[in-house]
Amino acid sequence: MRSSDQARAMALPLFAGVSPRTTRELFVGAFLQRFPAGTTLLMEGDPVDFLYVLLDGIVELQGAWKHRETTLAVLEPISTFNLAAAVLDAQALATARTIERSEILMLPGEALRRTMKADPDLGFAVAEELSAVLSGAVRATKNQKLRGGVERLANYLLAHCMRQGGAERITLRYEKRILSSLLGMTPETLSRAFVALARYGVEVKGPEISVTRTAAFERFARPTSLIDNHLAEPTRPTSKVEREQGQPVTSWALGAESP
Amino acid sequence: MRSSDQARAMALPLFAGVSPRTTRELFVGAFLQRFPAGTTLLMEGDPVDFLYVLLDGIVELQGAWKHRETTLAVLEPISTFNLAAAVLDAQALATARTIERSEILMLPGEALRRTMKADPDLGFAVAEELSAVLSGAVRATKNQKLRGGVERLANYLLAHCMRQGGAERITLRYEKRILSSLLGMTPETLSRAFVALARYGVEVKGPEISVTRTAAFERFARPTSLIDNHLAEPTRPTSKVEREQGQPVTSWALGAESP
DNA sequence: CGCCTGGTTGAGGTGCGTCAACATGGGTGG
DNA sequence: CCACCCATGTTGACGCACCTCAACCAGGCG
Repeated sequence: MRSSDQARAMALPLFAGVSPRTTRELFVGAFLQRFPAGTTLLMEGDPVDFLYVLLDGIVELQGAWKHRETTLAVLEPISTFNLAAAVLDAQALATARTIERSEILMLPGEALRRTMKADPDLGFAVAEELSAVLSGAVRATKNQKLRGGVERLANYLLAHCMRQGGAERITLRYEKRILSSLLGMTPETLSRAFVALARYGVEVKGPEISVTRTAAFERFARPTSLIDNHLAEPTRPTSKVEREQGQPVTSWALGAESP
Repeated sequence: MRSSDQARAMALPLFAGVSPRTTRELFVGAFLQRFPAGTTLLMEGDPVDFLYVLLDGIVELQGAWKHRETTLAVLEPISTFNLAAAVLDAQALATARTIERSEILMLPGEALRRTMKADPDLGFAVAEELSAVLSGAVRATKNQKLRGGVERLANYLLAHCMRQGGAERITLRYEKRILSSLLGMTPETLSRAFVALARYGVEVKGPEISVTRTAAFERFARPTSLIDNHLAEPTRPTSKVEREQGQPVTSWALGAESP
């Protein structure tokens, strides 16, 4: 892998607090690759022993059972995936597929585990990342079990308004059929959920959605920091010099409001 | 905390590969406590900075939103919980409540984080534990989104047959109303799900359930290692001396077939 | 232009929740 | 010891949310 790529990778939140020495060690055997849209990177159940880092593009994580399939997350840069499997050297939890042309860094699991055991800072960083992803997964389960379809859509829209800087206008970066699967419904039901939100001022024109955040809409959606990540307060700054960079671990690799 | 308790705690899978020195350090400020049934240990959103270890009894993890509430997991010994929050020093993900009289070890989060940064073995062990819990959470999401209510119940029964040594007779250790919430349905629907499984030879008498694992039943439930933990192959033994004890990290703190 | 994919709209069915009535059993107090 | 009570579990009737199937529409591309 080229040194310019390596420098870029070392800037990842995951490796922010890790020494250059460890990072170099970690990148032995790593490689950066570009994939076209629609490429299946790994299938659930595969024993792929790599940690993946999405640097550019969009990746969908999905699971399947008995001819049914569902989207577990839609990842945008910068996100990691397959981290848990890499730590345990176990089978992949989900199928990963590029939605558009993507640039992906692949780190050998063996190197990751070996390096974690040598450098406690890396072990801690991985634990932080895993905790964040786990938090997202638990939020996703709550989202799915506690809210109805229209409520899930409403909170998805609010989350993405926040992500795009509190804007009232957002643009879907992927197809609605994928969004419907992420939200746990069929495309038809998603379509009807949008019309149900029209009375709150949600207007849809193709992938362009305008959301006027009325009081009634907020009251209906009722986002909460216990489910919706965008409301979670940053981990309170301990007086310790724990997170030197102050830079949060991003990549909420799983979760309803994933990207 | 008494030294006998400490010895017991040091035998936990989480601390199996960790040096006695580190373990002692970790247990400074730790304490062991008994709680009666029905005690709320922590509420979701609370900034409780402790790692909990359930040594005896049963604990329910639940989440709530807008007057609705759902059971996220039912923990049996030995399980950890609130680990992600302790690592991140963040708010708790779920409310924890004892279902029966329980014995619980509480470790200060500050000590955990400090010790993780000193001993890479502990950091790695925590990462393994988090990976296992994350795996459970992803399985739970798949279970919820891909299967119908009766299918979830069927696979729950199969999982617990395995847990109780492949028996054809299992005993529910907690109320059916909690089980129904864990499976994402109402008590009424659970009741009807049981009668729906009668045609496959499932008989229910109070908390006693007999499951004759007919081919038709297996074909209906169709358990898979990608969702149901009891089928997951143990992580293949790497030639490295990675998991010295060969002892698996247990405590699948979250997940559909949790205990 | 015609095809194909993705999205929308409509009609009808089903799974599951809601509400209500009833049964059962453990616990308490007379 | 029995009467009573309350919580849990079951059963039935009904309604709503969501899925299924089908027709239709719009845009992209050969």
